[in-house]
Amino acid sequence: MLIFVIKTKKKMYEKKMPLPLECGLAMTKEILGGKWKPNLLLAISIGINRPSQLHREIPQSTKRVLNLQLKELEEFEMIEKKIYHQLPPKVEYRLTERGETLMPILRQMNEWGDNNRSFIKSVILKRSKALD
Amino acid sequence: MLIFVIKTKKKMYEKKMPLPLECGLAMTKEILGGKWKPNLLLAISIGINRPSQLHREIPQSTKRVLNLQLKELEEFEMIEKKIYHQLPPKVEYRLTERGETLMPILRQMNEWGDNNRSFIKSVILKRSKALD
DNA sequence: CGGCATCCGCCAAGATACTG
DNA sequence: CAGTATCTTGGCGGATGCCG
Repeated sequence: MLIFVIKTKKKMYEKKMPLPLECGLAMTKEILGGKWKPNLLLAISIGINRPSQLHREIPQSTKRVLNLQLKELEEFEMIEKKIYHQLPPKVEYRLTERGETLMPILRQMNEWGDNNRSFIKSVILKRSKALD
Repeated sequence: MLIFVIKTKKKMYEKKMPLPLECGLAMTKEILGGKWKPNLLLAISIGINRPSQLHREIPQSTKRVLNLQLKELEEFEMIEKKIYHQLPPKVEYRLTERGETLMPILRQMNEWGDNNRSFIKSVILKRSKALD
């Protein structure tokens, strides 16, 4: 069995599963799964580390969603949140050491996407035309 | 602006967007976004290449969903489908060259997940307890 | 500025059953 | 064994507004 699905709701012993070979994938997807998490991590890594800045970089999303995803990244200790208690309030995020270990993956994903951008775009285009 | 969102529906010229720096990420997520796509690619790469085999490896999913995702991977030319016209029918998938270029990323994700498995599990556990 | 509460719509994915 | 047709669902993410 290849997969270990992270579902705390399901009892893992209902079906006896052979130890999952590729469990790691599921773990990583748990961290990077959110719609904006990779982007958030990348942005923070290059110093865009305040909520308003991040929202400006990702205006397609909303404060709410970004907050949710930042909170999860924080729970998993990929980022740290520093709160300055002042008026107006000020918050800064930064990558933890653990978060840093994700950067090679993100950079590689980014690079791969760049290298294949034109091809992928063409497929998407072809696809959307097929809808007519 | 960090993000290029792949939305063929929205007119990209409504808001004039500065050219996206990290566009690559969106591309890669377009390919690996499906729930089982990374697993499918990994499985195929190690020779688990027939639909029934794949379904056996990922019993949490269904034939239907696996088929959908395989079809998309095929559209993006990450995998090739070989159909043997016989009875009973037989189908085999294999990675294309382009698909091979994804493997380093998948392996890295897998490795990262393995290295962080215990920590991530503990966070998930803590979280689910917090629901009581 | 940063955060939270509410409401809502969509769509990917699950369940099931059927054909060749 | 492989693939398709329906129907259903849950939850993620989007929209909006208020508060300190």
